[in-house]
Amino acid sequence: MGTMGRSESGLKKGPWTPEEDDKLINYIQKHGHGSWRALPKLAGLNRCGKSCRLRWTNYLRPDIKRGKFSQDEEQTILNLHAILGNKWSAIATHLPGRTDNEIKNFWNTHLKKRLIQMGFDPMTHRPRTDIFSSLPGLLALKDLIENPEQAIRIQNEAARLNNYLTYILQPPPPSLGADLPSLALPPPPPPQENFFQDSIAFGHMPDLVTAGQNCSSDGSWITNTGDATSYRGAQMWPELHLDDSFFREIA
DNA sequence: AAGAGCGTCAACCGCAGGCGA
DNA sequence: ATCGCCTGCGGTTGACGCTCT
Repeated sequence: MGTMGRSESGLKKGPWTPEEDDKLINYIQKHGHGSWRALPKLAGLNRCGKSCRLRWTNYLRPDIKRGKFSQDEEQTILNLHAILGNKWSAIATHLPGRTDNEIKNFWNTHLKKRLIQMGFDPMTHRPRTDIFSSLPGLLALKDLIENPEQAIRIQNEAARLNNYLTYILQPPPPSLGADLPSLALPPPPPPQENFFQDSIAFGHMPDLVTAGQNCSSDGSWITNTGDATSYRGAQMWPELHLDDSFFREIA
């Protein structure tokens, strides 16, 4: 940095000194922050307003909770990230005392890596389907290329399966039974045990919370925020209110 | 002992959106 | 309608400290 911590305008950049922190804290305690642009001059700081705002909101604010993230907090971040993606400020509103910057850093340096190590895609929160995990499929494809008869047989199976899926995914007709398509396939299998878990946002998610700590017996998680971020698997749906602020947020 | 490599996190940058003139 | 100002957000950078070789 050729400007030695000073911007073109001569304003200081880089780490804050304790003296600067004191000036900022004292000024805001007495006057509030008001206009961030005007603040540095009024507080006697040679910084831009943006730098002051950032220092205050991410570090000096009295309600900031510092220190390690608890397992509850980790789980909450993970679950909210599965719904909200990289909406750090939205996630931060559900973690009192934590800043978006802190959460973002924690995600990038800890949780993301952990998900990758566990074989999950950190963006989709689903098991990775990259080149390595799809290797068996690619090998099967190679087999098919080398065995055209097998390929035709599987193509036919795929076509029948496609018809079948199209049928079962249709909304149910007024009267069932009489007009079933003549498919040589068994009736649709009953939903599996985890059917509803898989159809909700985090049913597939790895649980980072130690067993028994915040998990209910069915393996679903419960946060202690008491709002819509809590859930108990499929049981949550009857209680879903679309006007809930959380769901408005993610809509 | 030293320096290369890596992890962490505070701080910066650029952009987008809200709002008032 | 549009322009400028202000704030907030998400991505990225860079300094620092720790670990490894």
